[in-house]
Amino acid sequence: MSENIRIASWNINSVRARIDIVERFLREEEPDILCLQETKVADDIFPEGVFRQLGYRHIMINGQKAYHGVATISRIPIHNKTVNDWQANGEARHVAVELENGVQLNNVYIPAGGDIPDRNENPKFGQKMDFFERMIEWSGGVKDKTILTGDFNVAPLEHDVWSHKQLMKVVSHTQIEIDILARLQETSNWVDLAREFVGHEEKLFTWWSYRARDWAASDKGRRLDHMWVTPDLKAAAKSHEVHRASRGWTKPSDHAPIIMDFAF
DNA sequence: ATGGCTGGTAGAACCAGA
Repeated sequence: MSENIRIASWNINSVRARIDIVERFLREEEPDILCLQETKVADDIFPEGVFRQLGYRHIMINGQKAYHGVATISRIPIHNKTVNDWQANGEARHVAVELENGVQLNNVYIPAGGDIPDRNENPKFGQKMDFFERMIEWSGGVKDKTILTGDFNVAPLEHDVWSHKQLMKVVSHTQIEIDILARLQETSNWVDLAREFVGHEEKLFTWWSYRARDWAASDKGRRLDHMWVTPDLKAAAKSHEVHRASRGWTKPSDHAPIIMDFAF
């Protein structure tokens, strides 16, 4: 007997400003678990009531005032919340929970890294690299039954960006970031689930800038949001979707949710 | 046309996102 579990991940760019479309997404797509990034709210004023009313009574948050912040919201039981400070500066960028089937679910918001892809000129880029180094150390100890999802802020493949040529020197698609993400992926043979369902030659994006006059028409996106699993879970992933429609809703996030259906 | 916008916080000719 298998257990069907739908897990979604969404950089929401303020959970309070976006509460109406979060609610719409939960009603329409009915994920069992929603991993949010950039909640931008301190834990004591997180809008838990909205989620509880919708049946999502299991809420594990790691937030802070104004910036960053992650939350894992579930309508099935989750346990054993843990938090890693891969930024080593107290910023709220990770929360992990355990499902009742033993699967470990890691929700992460990797730093954007600023504009210049050079740690000497831009300390934020160095912080992003250091964040990856600490994740690689952690990943080396990951055995199996583990999911790693969230906003990775790296679009590694040529067709993860609208123009590989024009973005090669733009933070999120530089070779140094692609290389360090590959090192992370190799440490536990992580499987990039979206690309198990969508061929590498097909464009696939999860983020579109707010500044485009018509984001859908210009379609200058990047695939910054990911869901990776340890190899033992690869066969449990049954279908995948980038929920592009919600990028077009009123007052959208600049990221679209990613949705994965598992049969464990 | 990769910044043209957006949110949070302060009360900005701000900061940050990516």
